[in-house]
Amino acid sequence: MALFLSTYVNKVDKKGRVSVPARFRAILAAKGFDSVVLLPTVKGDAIDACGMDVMERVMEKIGGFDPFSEDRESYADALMSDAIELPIDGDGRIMVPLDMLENAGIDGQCAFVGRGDSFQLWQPAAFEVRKKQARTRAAKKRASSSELGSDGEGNE
Amino acid sequence: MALFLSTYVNKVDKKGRVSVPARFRAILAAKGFDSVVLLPTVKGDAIDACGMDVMERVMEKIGGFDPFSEDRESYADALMSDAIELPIDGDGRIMVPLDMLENAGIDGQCAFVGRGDSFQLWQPAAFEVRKKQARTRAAKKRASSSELGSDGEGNE
DNA sequence: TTGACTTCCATAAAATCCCATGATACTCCA
DNA sequence: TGGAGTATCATGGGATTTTATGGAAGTCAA
Repeated sequence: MALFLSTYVNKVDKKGRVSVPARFRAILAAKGFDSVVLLPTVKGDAIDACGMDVMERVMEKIGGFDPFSEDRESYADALMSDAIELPIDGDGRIMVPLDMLENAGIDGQCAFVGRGDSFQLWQPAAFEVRKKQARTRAAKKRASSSELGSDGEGNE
Repeated sequence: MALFLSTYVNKVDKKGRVSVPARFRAILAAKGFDSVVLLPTVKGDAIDACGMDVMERVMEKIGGFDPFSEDRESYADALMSDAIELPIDGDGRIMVPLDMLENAGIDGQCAFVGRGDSFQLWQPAAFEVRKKQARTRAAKKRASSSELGSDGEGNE
């Protein structure tokens, strides 16, 4: 399965349109989608994005029991009610609702950040900050578990 | 499965294109890939390279998690957002982004260094230096461990 | 008819494809 | 065994296509 990798920064124009990176579009298209699902991150500092398949998977896993029960996972409800499905237009762009952009502090520039099976939209500077923190944490972990390639190469 | 072995030095042309050594290409092709995944090394002095299978393995490990949860492994996020998948063109070349090359100090010449199930891209001179250091360290280690016995790991 | 949204078109930059070349290795047959 | 012919490879340069992005025209509902 193709993965959403890398980070692309695209422009948000006056009308609120943003080009979805061609790579990401291709992955979505390969899954048969011509739309993106967006929803605010839990923390609210960015926007999660994925294809409809991910939403379906989440639904099955955490919320799919009895659709009318009172005990239904409220988390799932929150996800589903906050999420929006945006069509990708003929030029590969989406129109992100203004309030969603504002919540994430996105304005002018928008970073599309790959996360494997999904991706996120960030205000570029905010993402840099976040990345630095994540990297520090990751470096420690990677040093010990060494995911890439070789065994404990102790790759300084 | 075939391993990435040996070191090849190829030219980076004006357009930023580099030929992936034919041997390495053949290995990737045997795994069914027509692309390479690149990501900066932890230290940042080189570029790690592998097939998509390695990334998928990482993804599988965290695949069970809710994609929108905060507990998701942050190191995986760092990998996914920094990694890029480069298609190998009809002539066996890839186009490495300029900033990645600069980070690794690569310019003009690029060394492809086999590491078994992955490989790395280095600025040739920098790789020589590193190789020398690695050897020195290894020698020291051997010396000290023969003096002190097997537990005297020491530090390097 | 106004405003919001969608489709369509235009363009510049960038990525990709295509072909040519020189160099090296490899084959095969006299 | 030697040497001409043949593949493979790395590399250069152009031609073509894709992408991101801007703007205009068309659509629909209030």
